[in-house]
Amino acid sequence: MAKILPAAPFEGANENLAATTAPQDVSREDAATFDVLRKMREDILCCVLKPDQKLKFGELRQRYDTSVGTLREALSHLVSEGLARTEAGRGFQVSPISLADFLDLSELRVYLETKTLADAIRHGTDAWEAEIVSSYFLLSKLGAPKQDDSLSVKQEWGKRHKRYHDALVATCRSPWSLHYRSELFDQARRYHWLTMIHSRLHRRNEHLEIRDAVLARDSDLACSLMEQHIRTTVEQAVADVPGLIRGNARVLKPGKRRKS
Amino acid sequence: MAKILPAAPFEGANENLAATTAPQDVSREDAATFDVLRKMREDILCCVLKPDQKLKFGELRQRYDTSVGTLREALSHLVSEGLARTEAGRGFQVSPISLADFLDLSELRVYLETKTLADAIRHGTDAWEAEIVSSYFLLSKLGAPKQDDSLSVKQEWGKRHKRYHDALVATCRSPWSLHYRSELFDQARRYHWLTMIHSRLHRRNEHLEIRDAVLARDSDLACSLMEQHIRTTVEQAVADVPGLIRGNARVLKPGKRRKS
DNA sequence: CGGTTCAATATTTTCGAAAGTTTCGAAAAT
DNA sequence: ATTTTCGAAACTTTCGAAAATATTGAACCG
Repeated sequence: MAKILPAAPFEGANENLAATTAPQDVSREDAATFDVLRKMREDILCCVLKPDQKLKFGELRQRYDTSVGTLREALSHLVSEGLARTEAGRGFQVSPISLADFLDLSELRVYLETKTLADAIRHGTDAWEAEIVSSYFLLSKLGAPKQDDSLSVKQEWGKRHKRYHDALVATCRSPWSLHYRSELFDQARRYHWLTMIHSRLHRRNEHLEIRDAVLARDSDLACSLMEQHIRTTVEQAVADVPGLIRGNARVLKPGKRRKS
Repeated sequence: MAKILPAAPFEGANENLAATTAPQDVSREDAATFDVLRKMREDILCCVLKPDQKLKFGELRQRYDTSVGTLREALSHLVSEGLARTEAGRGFQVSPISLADFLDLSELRVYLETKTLADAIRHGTDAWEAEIVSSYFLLSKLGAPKQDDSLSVKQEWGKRHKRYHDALVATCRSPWSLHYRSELFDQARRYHWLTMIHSRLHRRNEHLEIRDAVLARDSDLACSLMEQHIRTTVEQAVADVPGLIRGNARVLKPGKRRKS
């Protein structure tokens, strides 16, 4: 295969970072429309809206207290992100999950997380280190989520977990890599949620190990740990979540399946 | 850096490909809404709607003959794809372009194009080869676009160019890689458009070389050529498009700049 | 003359209702 | 017993108008 990723790929690659074109991530502190979008995204990531679930405007309108047009805009956004799908004239539904999908997206995550992490370490600042320390503290304070924790505790853990991982790569200079990394991280959250529900496995404190490697600016070790972190999560999910192996995660969706 | 991309990353990675979650690309053969989306995307890629241009509903409504709600849905989609931006209560605009952005996205393209191409070659079929031959034929028949070709000729070349590159990677088994590859390819099209306008440089027939390497199933050579193909285009754009070097492509946007 | 206020204008955002499809089930036909 | 047809109900899609917000420009002070 062609040699890729030389250390200094293009001359002048890091000049002129002001005007970046990469998509807006969490989006602006915008109007009501984006409240709805954020809430829906969160609900999908936490499987409150379950995989394959039909998203009817009637119900959504009640749940998010908004109009059809606004919902449609949010749903359109979610489709681009891969969290929802839509077809012809038959509305929207939450994207399905499957083992194949989890494996595929995890594979790409290994690349993007290590690439962005290495670059972030290369360009790390004091403020970056401070945010890592701070966000790790908040994450560790909560401890690993357990099966019988309340929904809101799990959601809070999800938030802190994301904040910590975002902090690690915050000084990466590649907006596009960061953007896709973030999207895939969110995708993976849906599967992590399953693991949180089912798992009783005890894992080493990987977040701590990564934090220390990163603060020591040991890029190789940090990336290696990050890779393990992702792969271990996959293996754990495969081992622990019975429905995933059959590929359709029936566990989450006892309701009727679409006739094919 | 951590070792990535082993040949067979996860056991069972290629089973169960039926239910994939990756976002819908060109989307369904849907209703009017997606006509508008497709048209707008094409107009942005071909710089008919110029970088930084304000997208006012009044004008768009006339141009695409549709309602505000429909436009809003399409625009929302474009924002996720990174082709448009939006802020608070002040509407939408076409995403800016810059040298830094082009370098960044090209870097990621090198990885994704080579990764998907290698996998596509690994899983190539007769139908795949046939489509490569066919789409290459259509591309070569048109010849390289010249500065004084009409808009529609250039657009047709853009379509065939994309079809050819899509054909190369069509049998890649990673939906997520394919999806992001496609998005980045589109992003690059905006810059290619500039090159098409300004360039008089003569290039080797890289598409032919790639085609033959791919059909010979020579993965290393094909990926290497693909990498050169991308890098050469970048260098050509940097050399030929005067506005890009200053980073804001003023060439394309003589209009007033936003006060900062 | 430079800066601020305020009203007029332009533009975006949100909504509910009309129009168009699909889905479902009962009745008729094979 | 199975398939087909038909019509009603449920749902999605599209639209234009009302409400909210931003921008412009002219008049007014320091």
